[in-house]
Order: sequence, then C-alpha cells, then structure tokens
Amino acid sequence: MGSIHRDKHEAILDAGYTLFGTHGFYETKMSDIAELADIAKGTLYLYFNSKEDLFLAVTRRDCDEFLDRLQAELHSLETVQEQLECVSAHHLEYYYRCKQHTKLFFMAPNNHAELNEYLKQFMEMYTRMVADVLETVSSEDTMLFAQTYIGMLDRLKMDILYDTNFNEDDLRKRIRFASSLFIHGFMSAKPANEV
Amino acid sequence: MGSIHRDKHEAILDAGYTLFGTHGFYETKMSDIAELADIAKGTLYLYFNSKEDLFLAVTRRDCDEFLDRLQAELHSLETVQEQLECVSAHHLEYYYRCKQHTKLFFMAPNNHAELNEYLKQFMEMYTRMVADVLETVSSEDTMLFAQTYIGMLDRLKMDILYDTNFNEDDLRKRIRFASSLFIHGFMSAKPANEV
Amino acid sequence: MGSIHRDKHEAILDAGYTLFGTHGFYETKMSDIAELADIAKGTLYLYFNSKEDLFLAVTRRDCDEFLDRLQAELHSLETVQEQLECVSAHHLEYYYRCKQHTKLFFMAPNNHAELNEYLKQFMEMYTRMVADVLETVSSEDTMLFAQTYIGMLDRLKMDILYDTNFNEDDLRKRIRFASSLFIHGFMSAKPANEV
Amino acid sequence: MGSIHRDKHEAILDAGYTLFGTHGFYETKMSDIAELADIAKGTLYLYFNSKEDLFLAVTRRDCDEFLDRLQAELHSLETVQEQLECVSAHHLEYYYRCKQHTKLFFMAPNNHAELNEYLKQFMEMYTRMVADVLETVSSEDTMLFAQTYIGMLDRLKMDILYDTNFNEDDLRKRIRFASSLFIHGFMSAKPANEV
DNA sequence: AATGAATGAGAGTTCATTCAT
DNA sequence: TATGAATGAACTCTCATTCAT
Repeated sequence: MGSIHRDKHEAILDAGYTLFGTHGFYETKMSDIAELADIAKGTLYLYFNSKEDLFLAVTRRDCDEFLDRLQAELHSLETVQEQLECVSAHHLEYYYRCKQHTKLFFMAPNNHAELNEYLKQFMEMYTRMVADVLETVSSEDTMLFAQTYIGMLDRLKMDILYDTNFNEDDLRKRIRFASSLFIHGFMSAKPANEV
Repeated sequence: MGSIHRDKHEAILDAGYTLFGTHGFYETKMSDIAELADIAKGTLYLYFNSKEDLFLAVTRRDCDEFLDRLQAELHSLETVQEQLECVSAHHLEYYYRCKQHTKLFFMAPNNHAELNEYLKQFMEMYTRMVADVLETVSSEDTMLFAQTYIGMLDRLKMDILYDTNFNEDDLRKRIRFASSLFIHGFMSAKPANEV
Repeated sequence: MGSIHRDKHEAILDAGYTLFGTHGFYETKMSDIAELADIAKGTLYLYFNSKEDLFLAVTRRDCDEFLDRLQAELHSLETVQEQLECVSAHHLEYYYRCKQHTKLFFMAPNNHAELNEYLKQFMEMYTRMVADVLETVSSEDTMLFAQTYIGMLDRLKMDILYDTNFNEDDLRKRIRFASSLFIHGFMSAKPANEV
Repeated sequence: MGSIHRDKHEAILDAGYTLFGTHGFYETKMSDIAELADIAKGTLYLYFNSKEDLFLAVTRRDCDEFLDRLQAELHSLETVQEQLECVSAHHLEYYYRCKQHTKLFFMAPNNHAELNEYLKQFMEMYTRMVADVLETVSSEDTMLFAQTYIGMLDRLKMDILYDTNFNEDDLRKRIRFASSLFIHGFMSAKPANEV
C-alpha cells in the first residue's frame, strides 16, 4: 500500500516536472498533470494540497537532487581547479540534460512564501557549497565569489537552451571556459578553445 | 490632441511597468492597470491590442532605455577597465533603482513569439555592446566573455533584490568587485573591499 | 452515472431550446441557460464546447425529431393526397405546438460552418421526403415542387406565430387549404372553407 | 446644407444596407458602418438614435421600394396570369439582384417593437397587393391565397441564395414555374421547363 | 454639424478545487 | 483510496453610446 502510494506520488511529481518544466506554472493545468500521471484529477489533491504545493514539491525534488549529486562529486576531488570545473560541469550538464524543462525556474508562481523561502535556501546552500571549495585558497568574500561563479555558469546555460545547434563539444568548451575565466580572469585568459 | 494621447499612452505604460514589475504578468489584471492609470478598462484596448502586447511594450520601453543609456555612458570612457566597471555599475544600479519591478523579467508570459523574439534581440545587443568593449583587448571569443560577464552581474543583483538591508555601500563594493574579478580572476584577486 | 449524465445533457438542451427559441441566439446568455437548467455556468462547458455548439445541438435534436416523425407518419398512408395533407399537418402543427420557440430558425448564429451545413442537409432531407411522395405521380421536377410546397406551408405558419387569436379551427382549415391549393391550383380551387 | 444632410443620411443607409445585409444585425458593428460611410462614429448618432433604429430605417427603405416598384409594375398589366407572373418575377429578381444582402431579413434584431410592427405591416401590404390581383377572379380567402403564393416564392429564393451555379435561365424557369403551379396546381401541371 | 477618444456594463469561457459516490 | 462531475469566481476583451471639443 505504502509503495503504491509512493509510486503515485512519484508519478505526479514526474508529470509535474515535465509539464511545469515545459510550459511554466501558469500555463500548466492540473488536469493535464493528472492525465499525464494517469490518475484522476481529484487524486492529485490527496497527495498535494494545491497547485502551488505541487510546484514546490517538484522544485524541491529537482533542486535537492542537484545539490546532493554535486556534494557527492566534489568529495572525490582534491584541487580547487578540479572542484571548480566539477561545479561548472555539473551546472551546465544539468541544463544540457534537461533543456526542455527550464520553465521550472522562469515561470514559478508569484507570492508563494514557502516556495520563495525554499528557493532562497537552495541558492544559499548551492553558494555555500561553492564557497567551501574556495575557502581552501582564500577566506575573504568567498560567498560573493561563489555567487558570481554561479552567475557566470547560469548565463552560459542560455546558449544551451536557445541555440538549437548546441552540441556536446560546445558544452565541454564552456565548462572549461567558465572555470578558467573565473580562476585567471579575462586579462590573462587564453582563448577559450585553447584552454 | 497628440500630446494627450501620448500622455495616456505613457500613463498606461507606467502603470503596467509598476504592476507587471511587482506582481508579474499573470498576477496582474488589466483592470488593475486601468485603475492605476486612472482610465477605463476599455481605454486600455484603444492603446494596446491585448495584455500581451501591453507587456511587450512595457518591456521594450524599459530595455531600450537600458541599452541607450549604457551606450551613451560607454562612449565617454576610454580604458577597458573603466568601461567594464561602467557596465557593472549600470547593470547593478538599474536593479538598485527599481528593486521592486523585477518581476518584469521573471514572470513574462509564455509562448508570446514577439516577446521572445524581442528579449533575444535585447540580450544579443547587450552582449554585443560588452563584447565591443572587450574587442579592443582581444578578438577571441568576445561574445562568450561578454555573456559571462553579464551573467556575473545578473547574479549579483540577487542580493539587491532579496537582502532588505542592502545599502549603497554594498552596491559600490559589488560594482568594483565584479569588474575586478572578471579582469583578474579569482586567483589573483585581492579581497573585495581592498580593490 | 450515464443516466445522470444523460439527464443533465437533456436538461441543458431543453433549457437551450426554450431560451434560444424565445429570444434567439444572440439575445440568450449562457448564464440564463445554466440557470434555467439549474446547473452552474461552468457545467455547460462539460457538455458543450461553446455557445455555438450548444445551439447546433439544440437545433439538431429538434430538426431530427421533426423528420423522424414525418417519416413515420408518411409510411402509414397511401394516396398522394393523404400524404401531402400529412406533410401539411405535420409542418403547421409543429409550429402550432411550439409557437414560442420560433426564434430557433430566425436568429441563428452567423458564420458557423457546421450549423449552416446541418441546416442545408436538413432542408435537403425534408425536401426529398416530400419529393418522394410526388414521385409516385410524376417524376419531373419533383424537388422543385416539393420545395415550393414547403414554402407555402412555411408562410402559413406566420399567422400561427403572430395572430394571437389563432385557434385549432384556423389550423385545420389551413392544413387542408395548403394541400388542396398545391394539388389543384388557384383557378380550380374551391374556397378554403369548403374544401 | 439640407442636401449634404440628405447625402450623408443616404450614405449611412447604403453602408448599413451593405453590412447588415451581408453579416446580419448582430455581427455588424456601428464602427464598421461609419467607416464604410466614410464618416465618424459619433456622426451616426446625429442621424439615427440607435443601432436598432438604423436597422429599421435600412429595412424600411428597402421594403418600401420593393412595394412601390411592384405596385407600379402591376398597374400596367391586365390579366391575372400576367400579374401573378409579375409578382413572381419581382420577388425572385429582387433576390437575384442582391444575393449577398439577404441577412437583412434573417438576422434582424429581436424584441424591437417598432421593427416588428413595420415588418408586419410590410407583409400585410405585400399580401394585400397580391390579394387584390386575385380578387378579380374570386373574392374568397384571397388573403390566404396571396400569402401562400408569397410563401412559394420565398422558398424558391433559397436556390438563388445557396446554389452558386444558379443562373439567369434557372431564374426565368422558376418565375414561370411558380405562377403556373399556383394557378393550375401540381396535378395539372406540366413539367416546369415546358411551361 | 462633425468628431473620435473615452466609457463600462456585460459577454463567453477557464480551471483550481470540492465532495458525493 | 480514488474518482470525475460539478462548481463559480475571476478573467480578458467588445462595442454601442456619449460628450467635450
């Protein structure tokens, strides 16, 4: 029974992830989610109290996994360079893997306190994870550096999302480009494809 | 006659800017915009064909001005350092000035072809403007570098938006921090408050 | 379950028949139909996709029944005279029974392809039914004769609709009058009340 | 001044005739009529009090002319046969001339007392005109005969309106067909194309 | 007499949510 | 636990009419 419950719970989250991700919060109907999850509309409300709650749960599952995996990958690495490139790879590969689900962050519902709170926490944890990497080198302003690094990565995802010809080579180039630029700066940077 | 028409047009754009900016596209009602602009609901439709069109016009006015001002400011500067810091200042000060209107970008309507097209163009023009600055130093991958720089800045705006204690000093610090980090990289960076 | 569904479906059609019939398509509000059918406004849209579709369904039910009954009645008769009088009676009695619902044909929505198509088919089937009766006597231009006969009948309904003193005797008189005139023509016609 | 006034008055009626006739009352916008008449929207209301009034005026002009012309044509004829064929020709040629304006009668506004009153009067005058023709032969039930004749004609117009291949020959055939059928009846009728 | 910008009541339709089964 | 028919508040947009110019 409990496992049937878990299965349905997951099925709803999967459907929500797909639809919220591709059409955004407002353009996704609860009935569509129910249909894709192959359950009745009313059943959704046995598992989630509202559309907002479901969206939060979808976001949470996705973001938590993002952080867990990053944490695990970082543990096995030693140098700051390696670790920063790991962050870069993790961030960009995430978007490369799920190009089509990016409305999840763009089109979130407004004014949902709990969601805003969660997203804030997520960003803080993500930033702290990167800051911890930097801490081994310098202890000043690591949160600010970390934040900025994440910003760089987040912009580079744009090509992934909008450039339809974007391929694996472009991906690898950007992964190295970002960590290198962050570490050495623009002035000392070699052109991206030589890095 | 024409000036009354222009006034009302502007009043609607102002009201739209305020409400779309604070509540996002979907959570803003046309009737609220009409009320804030102090006109009748029907009058909105004499000036704009639809809610989407109004949103596009609001966005356009805001973004065009952003680029025009940046262009003008860049012209009067000479070194790359100065110019990059100018970009940094322009970007962050924009958000500092209008903290409360940031939903304009977050919560845009989905699937509005013309809007998507415009935003793409905006980003390309913004990126190219920054790339042109970098071109005086290196001609390799300038679009990629420019994009990344903008990404850094865009993430730094987050503190502005969510940290309620954020003050003018924090602003100035981040402006210098961003350009310095971009130019010299993390490894050679001095702590931010010494830059 | 299905029968509750059928009941509600019928209730909506009944309400639509009454209101469209008395006020016409444009002067009837979906909310009025919902109210008369004793359901919520939104429920209408579970059964019909749009106001136009509902109107079409109402029309269809009414016209189909009209033809089915006529068909059945004609089968039991033998002479052309009897059959033509049966058509006459059927046509005029229909209007006599539902004087108040005649806006159904007058005030249909414009430009609804499916509705126009249906009405065209209805007229063709009605005409063919009458033409088949005539065919036993002559095979020339039966469709044209049939059409004309229906035209005569359709004009005679006007008194029914607008003459408030119109009674059953007037009805019977016109039923015989029409078939007799059609068969023998004006020149050889005896005065209507002697037929 | 007066003639300018008359010109504009006529221009509005012409535009109304065209648009009401092609799209019906409800699907025609006052603004479209103004545009077609080449005047401002507000000006319409200097000449007509409301959309309904304008529709009534358009109808009135059209119907009055219809009767006036018929009256004139009938005067020059002598035998009942000729006169009835004249009615037939007048009725069908009217529709043949203005196929595209037939929404004028189909899609009239509901519940406009004055319009309903006028249409009733129109029908009565039309019927009486035909009844007067019949009176020279028989004095019984002439109104009923007249009404029925008009009904025949009105149905025959349908082919004109919906059969896109309908040509002048078809028209002439129906004109003779109708009067002949009315006079001699179906039983003694010769096939239409031999009449 | 002529204008056309402004009005605002009111329409059809949607969809998150409920609840009897 | 699961259903899905039913709900009704809330939305965007229309258009006949007005009135200051």
